[in-house]
Order: sequence, then C-alpha cells, then structure tokens
Amino acid sequence: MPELPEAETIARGLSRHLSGKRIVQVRALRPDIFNLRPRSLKKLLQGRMITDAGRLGKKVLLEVEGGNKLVFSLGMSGQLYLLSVKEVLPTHTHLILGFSGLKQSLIFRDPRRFGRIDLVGRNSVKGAYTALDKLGADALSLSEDEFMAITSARKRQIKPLLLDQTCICGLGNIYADECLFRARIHPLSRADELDRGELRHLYWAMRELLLEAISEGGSSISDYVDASGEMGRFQVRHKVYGREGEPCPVCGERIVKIRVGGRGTHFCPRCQSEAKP
DNA sequence: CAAGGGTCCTGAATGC
DNA sequence: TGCATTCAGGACCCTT
Repeated sequence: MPELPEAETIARGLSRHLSGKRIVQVRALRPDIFNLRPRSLKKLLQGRMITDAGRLGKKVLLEVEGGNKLVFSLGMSGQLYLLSVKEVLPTHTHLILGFSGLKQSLIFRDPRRFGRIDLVGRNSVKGAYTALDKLGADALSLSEDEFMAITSARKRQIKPLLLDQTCICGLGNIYADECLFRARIHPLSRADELDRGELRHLYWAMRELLLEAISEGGSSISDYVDASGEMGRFQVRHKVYGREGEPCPVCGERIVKIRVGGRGTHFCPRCQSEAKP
C-alpha cells in the first residue's frame, strides 16, 4: 500500500518525466473515482502544461499550469506510472493522460478502487472539495516540537494516532509498525503516557525510516510500482511488518501479530514490551 | 474525544 | 480439482 516513501518516489519520477509537458489527451474511464465529471476534467486539463509533481503525505500531486492540482490518492492498490503508447492498456486503468512529444502516457490503475483522483485549486468547479484540506502535518516536514505537541496531547493509542492522516499525514500500516519497532514502543501505548524521551526517539525513528525507505525506492508488498513501473526495494528491510512468527532481528523473540484499531499490527513483544496498557 | 464496528473492492490465499 | 470463504488495506461513516 503506497505510503509516504512510495508517493515521494512516484512524485520524483513524474517530476522528472512530466515537468513542462503539455497534456493533449484526457481519458477518464471510471467517472466515479473523480470529483469532477469527465467533461469538466477534460476541459480543465487538456492543452495545459504540467508544471511540476510533488507529494503531501501519501498523496501524489500533479501541478497544472494555471494553478490547479491533480491529487492522486492511491488507496492500497493504486498505481501511477508511464506506459508506452504501444503497450496494451492494463486492466483496471481508470485514467489516461497523453502528452505532447512523449511516447508514453501516464496511467492510473487501481484494481481495488480504494483510490481516487481529485482536481482541486483555484479554477475547480463549485463543490469540488479540497482533498488536501483535512490533512495534518506531513510526517517528513513537521518539526520535533510539532510532533511532540501533536502526540503528547492525545489520549489515543499511539498506533492509530500515527495512522490518523488528520494528525500526521504520510504513515500507513507498514511504516507505522516499522517505526514503532525502531523506537521500541508498544503499539497499544497511550500517546500521552509516553515520556518526552520516548516521543523524541519515535520522531527520529520515523524520519530515519522514511528517508531510508525513499532511498530504496519504497516498499513493494503488493501492487506498488514507481513512475517507471519499477518495484521498490525496501520491503526486504522490513523488520516486523509481514513477519509474524519470524525471529526478531534484534532479540530473537518471535514477532507477533495483533489487531489494533482494526488493523493488523506486527511487533516484537520483548523489544516493545514497556508501557503496555 | 476515543474506540469499535461496518462499508467499499478485488485478488491471493486458504479451507473443505 | 473446484468451489466457497477469508483476508488485506485507507478513508470514511456511524454508534456507543
């Protein structure tokens, strides 16, 4: 499931390949995943240039000439990559963007359809909600002090808090488990009961983890590929996620899997034993 | 405010 | 072998 490192990897690829390219073809094949009707979408995109690509939390942003942004929420199986115009269109393709002078089209495909695409910004039509408004601070942009303020004020369990995009955006299930493991914090710990040292540790573990994952091109555990269709390499570095029953790489204890806030949660019961509720 | 459950969706994995 | 069931997840909804 694409999270911050995957969104960052995709955005970098798109920025490199699409900046300055003009959109000449817009095909919205599944209208229900967009905030606008195909007709409006086409009107607002066709003939305009992509000025840059970026990311906020796990969302990938395509900046469109004139001030609008295309916001891609990848859900769990969303893919956004460049495909040669000669290739056969894969199944579950929901959007195709063609560009002037490019032999590749940008396609968005999403078998499970948890993803969506919103065009937001100054020129979007009435009622177009801004998919970005509700997001909290970006996990890689927020300062240590901001992180401390957000976490220490909440009485919630730390793992659901890390996953709450309105508090901090960017972490999904994989990186939440992995950064709690790095920080040796039990996923059920109440955020406000962690001391300053533990929260500090968590903040730096999170940053370090995300930066390492980005440098490895993200994690491919199911469908994720980058803007060029390449898989990530960070999944082999996961210490707890998807490793139920395997020995902890630090202490050798078996990794366990429990449910926290409805999510599968992996951790080492020995390394992450303190502050258990 | 926090927590739990249900909903959407499809492909892979498992069960009988 | 083949069919049915279970599971996975992000974001949203609702109730307690």
